Amino acid sequence: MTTGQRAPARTRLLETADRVLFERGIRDTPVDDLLRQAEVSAATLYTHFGSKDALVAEVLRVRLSDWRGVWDQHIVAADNDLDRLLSVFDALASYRRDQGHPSRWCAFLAAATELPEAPDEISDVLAGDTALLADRLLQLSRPIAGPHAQDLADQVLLAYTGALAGFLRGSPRSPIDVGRRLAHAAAQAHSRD
Amino acid sequence: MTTGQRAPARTRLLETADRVLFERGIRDTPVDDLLRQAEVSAATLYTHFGSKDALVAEVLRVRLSDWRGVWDQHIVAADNDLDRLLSVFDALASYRRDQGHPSRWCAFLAAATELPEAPDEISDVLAGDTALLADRLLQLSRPIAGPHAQDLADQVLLAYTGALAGFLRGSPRSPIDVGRRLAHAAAQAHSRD
DNA sequence: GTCTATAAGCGGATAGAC
DNA sequence: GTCTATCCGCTTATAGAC
Repeated sequence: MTTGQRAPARTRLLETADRVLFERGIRDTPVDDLLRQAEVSAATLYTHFGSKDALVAEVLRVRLSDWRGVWDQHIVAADNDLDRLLSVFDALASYRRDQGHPSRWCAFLAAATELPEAPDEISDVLAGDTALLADRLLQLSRPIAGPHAQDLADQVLLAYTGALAGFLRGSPRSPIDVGRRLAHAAAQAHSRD
Repeated sequence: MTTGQRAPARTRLLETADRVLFERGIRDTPVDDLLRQAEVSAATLYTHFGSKDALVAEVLRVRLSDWRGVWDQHIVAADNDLDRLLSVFDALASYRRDQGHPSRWCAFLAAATELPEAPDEISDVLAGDTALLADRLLQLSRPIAGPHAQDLADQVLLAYTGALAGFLRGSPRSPIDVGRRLAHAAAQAHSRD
């Protein structure tokens, strides 16, 4: 379905930014490099977004939206309570596989570390991701852990966050698998209550 | 035992850097701010260390050494196999309590994120931390999980890393407690084999 | 001899003007 | 779409104080 038509400048810029920013590092990627790779002029960037920070924020919002969609699908596809809870790990594996350019670890957490004094527009996305995770994991924990659902949800969130940070650390070898097993052990412990 | 004597410039610089770099962010802290806060001249920094990167590297090496010492003490103090394995969490809580200025999350992982193209001198410290964790956790897992020690060690490392990243995410509320319980559940699952 | 104060060079990055 | 003003951060040079 390649039409030969070139995507509009705004789209090219967003896609380039998403591909480069989280591989090379947000701060380490000069705007000029993005412009050159996207074949877009500086004026275009500042008309459409206003600043590098605003571009970063928009890229992050798109990521969050995509991620939510992928997770949605995996929740629907799961056919029992345990698999629904653990589907966050399958969704993560799927999300990383689908984008040809896996980021070094997590775009939201990386932004929080690299841009500690960034405008709220940016930190809000991490907050949104965290809220999404916390809310859903709590719901999905109820059928398994009942009154201890919050406890289980906290543990699964931590295992998920650990899997992401495991990529940054470079250990263990397959962070998503290990995180999933860890969350599984936590769920088992809670279903024996 | 305060003598009124001022610590030497090199020491003041190291202490200031350790306090500020991981609170405000490594890249977001200009050298000038460190100099002003440490009441040290620029010439002193560059004669003692040679560059900002080299100063960062030295601060990280000191941190790794301190952290190893704290963990040592907690391993010795533990009086059974399970507590020895989980002592990494108690050591982390203790380490963070002892430094008056808890960093936002983990200095080594933050450096890896903020300085992706940093000299080996810097990335080596994260590698050293990871090797320390992986080696020790494997040893401490053997008495509990026997042939599955590597599996358990991977999971505890991931829970530990997740606790650190949990501070960055701001959730769950008490990452170290949650991480410890998670590792506990993993150990229990392995001791039932 | 160690440290301070000051200033300036220099590359690089953002942002906006033309 | 190009080009450039402006700023900022790291580093070094100079000269002097304790």
